Amino acid sequence: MRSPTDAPENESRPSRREARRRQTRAEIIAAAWLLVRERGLAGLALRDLGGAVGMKAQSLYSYFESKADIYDAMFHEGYLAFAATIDELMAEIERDQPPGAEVLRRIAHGFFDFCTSDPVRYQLLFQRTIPDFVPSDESYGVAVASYEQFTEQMAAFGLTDPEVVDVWTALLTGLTDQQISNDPGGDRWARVIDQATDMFLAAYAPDLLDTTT
Amino acid sequence: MRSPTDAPENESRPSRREARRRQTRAEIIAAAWLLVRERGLAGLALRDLGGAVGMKAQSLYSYFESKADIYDAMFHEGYLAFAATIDELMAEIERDQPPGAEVLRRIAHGFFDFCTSDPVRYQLLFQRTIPDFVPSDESYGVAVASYEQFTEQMAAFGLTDPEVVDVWTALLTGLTDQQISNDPGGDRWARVIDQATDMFLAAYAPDLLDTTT
DNA sequence: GTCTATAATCTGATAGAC
DNA sequence: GTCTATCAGATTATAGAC
Repeated sequence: MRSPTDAPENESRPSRREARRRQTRAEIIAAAWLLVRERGLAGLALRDLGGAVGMKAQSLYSYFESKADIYDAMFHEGYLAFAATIDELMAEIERDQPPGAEVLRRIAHGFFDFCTSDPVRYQLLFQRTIPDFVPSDESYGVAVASYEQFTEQMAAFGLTDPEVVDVWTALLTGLTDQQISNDPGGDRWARVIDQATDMFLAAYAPDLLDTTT
Repeated sequence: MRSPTDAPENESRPSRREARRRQTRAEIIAAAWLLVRERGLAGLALRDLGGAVGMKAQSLYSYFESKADIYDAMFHEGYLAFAATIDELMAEIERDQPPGAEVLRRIAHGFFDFCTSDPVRYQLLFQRTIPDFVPSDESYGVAVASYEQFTEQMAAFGLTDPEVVDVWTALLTGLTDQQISNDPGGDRWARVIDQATDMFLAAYAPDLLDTTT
């Protein structure tokens, strides 16, 4: 099964074959994102995807078990990107201790921009609209970890009540959703993020709100 | 073309043939809703739909020009139901003059319940997730009229600033969206509607908020 | 208005040669 | 790992008999 030049799987440095395989997988996923942005999430066809990376559709099965497996890889990658975005925003919080209203506003913009910059990704990650797709345990784990990171963010502002966190997530996804659905490419709800954040702060953390402005 | 028993088309009373045709169309649409709730919005197959009403798929073309035409009829019917819901809530406002916080809370619950009671309908009406479907001018008109009715509702509370209305719609759709996506069938975000409404009122119409509770 | 027949096309997936 | 060949099925839609 394993050629002499291959390193054992549990070693940190992957074999050259493994490395190339990974790269090809990444290429395929990248091409899938492009296609999906053009023809919609459900419109992904393996024929087109194969063509986009210069191989026949059947050859994709050397890299992925099924079409659902491809969606899962996209889901996984999407949540890694989401986690990275949260990390960046987390760094902003730590830079500004104790965190004030301006940081929460930037967090709101960060989430909003992440979502609206790629509506199809938003659809895959946050909505349950693609039929019969259930993320694998591993991918789901990344998703759960992201959410926990998110609640940690809120805790940094002293907001630990789960119901308050739910109001905050509802507010953020609502702004995002309206932007994507009713003003795609525009900024109608982007313009309203700051005052929505202040509305939230006024109700749940009024002491963080600078009353001078 | 027209049998002697048929009334002219422009008369208010439709001919018996027209009446039956309409009824069959309504039956087809009703069956389509059932199917779509089971297999997803994009999973609607004309074969199944024909079977569900006891005819071959091809015969559906006597009632609808295309599959998109069927989606359009569903979209139309969905917005009529939405308009009816708004009307009911509007009646509540008029019953309680001047309208107070409790009425706005009931409006929020009304919208929330309308959406979450039928997630597929919500997807068709309020999200742009079904590929290549563009509502006809007539159906779109019903949708626009509903939105105008909605803004009138807000005006009854003295809330006329378009940006404030946008914050309100974001809040409502956010609660709805989170409920559908992250706790389908549950009540996690339903439980938080009242405090979210009060948060909104405190920021934009504090005088409506009863401070006793 | 409903049917049969069929067109024309797309789909994901497998077997096996090389 | 990539290919050819092919399966087995789905899809919407049209033509024409009755």
